[in-house]
Amino acid sequence: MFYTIGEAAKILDVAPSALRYYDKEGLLPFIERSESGLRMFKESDIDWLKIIECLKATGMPIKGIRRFIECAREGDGTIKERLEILKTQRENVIRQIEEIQAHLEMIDYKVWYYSEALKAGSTEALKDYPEQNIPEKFRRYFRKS
Amino acid sequence: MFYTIGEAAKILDVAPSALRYYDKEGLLPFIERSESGLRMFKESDIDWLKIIECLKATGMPIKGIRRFIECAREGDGTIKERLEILKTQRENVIRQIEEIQAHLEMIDYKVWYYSEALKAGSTEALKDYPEQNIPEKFRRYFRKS
DNA sequence: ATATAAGTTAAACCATACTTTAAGTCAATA
DNA sequence: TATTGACTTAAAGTATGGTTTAACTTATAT
Repeated sequence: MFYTIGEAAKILDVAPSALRYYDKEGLLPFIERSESGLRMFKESDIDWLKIIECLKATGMPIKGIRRFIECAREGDGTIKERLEILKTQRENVIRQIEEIQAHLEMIDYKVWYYSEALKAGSTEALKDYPEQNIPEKFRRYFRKS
Repeated sequence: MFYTIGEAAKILDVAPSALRYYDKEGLLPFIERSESGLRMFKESDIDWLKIIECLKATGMPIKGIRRFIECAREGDGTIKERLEILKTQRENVIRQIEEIQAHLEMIDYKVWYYSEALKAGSTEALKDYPEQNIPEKFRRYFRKS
């Protein structure tokens, strides 16, 4: 029925200290305590923590996540705000994917570059490459001299 | 021919203090100085900084970037190591994209969830949804009660 | 009953990546 | 030539997201 903080931490693959930190920052207002003060994590608390993980991993700061949690506690009057928060985060994530894919292209170019350099035994050789020898998708990264 | 630190910072859209920090951390050993000690950024230095930006934005720590730069300075004997670094980073980036796409799916589910809740005027209504009313791709996130 | 493993808090500490400050030098323009 | 804006450094400060420590309590197994 309930998990201890150590069990919850293991399920979520985080340190117990991280869960205590989230609690202190107001991210876990829903966690019940035993009579002696121990945190008792329900299945639904684990679900909440997965959402927290998701928002955190996609770059939302702790304070932003707290606002979202607070809204959820306030009830149906905040549905619109919660939707707005998530839609905004969705846009952020889409932008992140675009950016990281652009960075991947540059890394792909560099992998190609050093693969060629390894074959040639030096990076000097690449400077004499005629434009035709450079895969088209990499030409935008290639600057002579 | 040369850019000042302020000009370079504007081109790269970073703060001059960030460039000074990178220099202090050993990321910019190639930057020349004027007789009076001012940094002079060449076009090729801007290219290096774009690579630094790329590695940094894809999660490589400053120390990792420094190692890569050091290798480049050491010359052709480090081509293999540089290639390894970039291949490893490429794998990291691919994993990052996969993870963020998984997170996007969860956010998409939440956007759907609160869109439905907004229509219904409450989140309670969703708890009575029959499985058929939940888009298939979201069912894995939907837990009753 | 008692040892030990795991829980509690507040407060201090850490890592990363910068930014800001202070005190001073340099460069460009009126 | 004087002033203003941009540069220099070292050192301190900031923000974020935790972890660690110390002192203590609780839970579990023998």
